[in-house]
Amino acid sequence: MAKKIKHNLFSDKLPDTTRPKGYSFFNDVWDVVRLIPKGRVSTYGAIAEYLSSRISARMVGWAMNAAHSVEPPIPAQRVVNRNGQLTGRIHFGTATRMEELLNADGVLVENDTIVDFKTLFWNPSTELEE
DNA sequence: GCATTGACGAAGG
DNA sequence: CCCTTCGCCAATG
Repeated sequence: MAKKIKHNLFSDKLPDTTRPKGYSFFNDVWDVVRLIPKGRVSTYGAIAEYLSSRISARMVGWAMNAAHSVEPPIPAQRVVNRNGQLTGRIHFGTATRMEELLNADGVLVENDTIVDFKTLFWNPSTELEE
């Protein structure tokens, strides 16, 4: 797998174990996203808060941007902004792709917003509590 | 190396 | 309640 990482992160599709130490936050984010149960959704901010140290919500967004090229796939459709809006749908190839994936999860979307978002919200800080 | 740009979010006005 | 500002920090020009 893999070629050595030349730059900091963004080594493309490298599996977790091949990344250099100290630059693991993409993988940390991905790990958390993989833990989001089907039918539930989380937010950039909540994930950043859960991984608190040195990660901001923006960086979670960056991690999602890079998530499309990794295996196994990341259920990035389950990450929305704090209002339950599908702000990342632009990055899913087609305009409706993210919504379709959510529908497949059993999650309804209306006007680019998760229906019943408050109930479906999955917060790693409380759900993954030791 | 400085300036701008975000799949963000909180705070202030 | 809407709009702006600011913190966040890697990536890009």
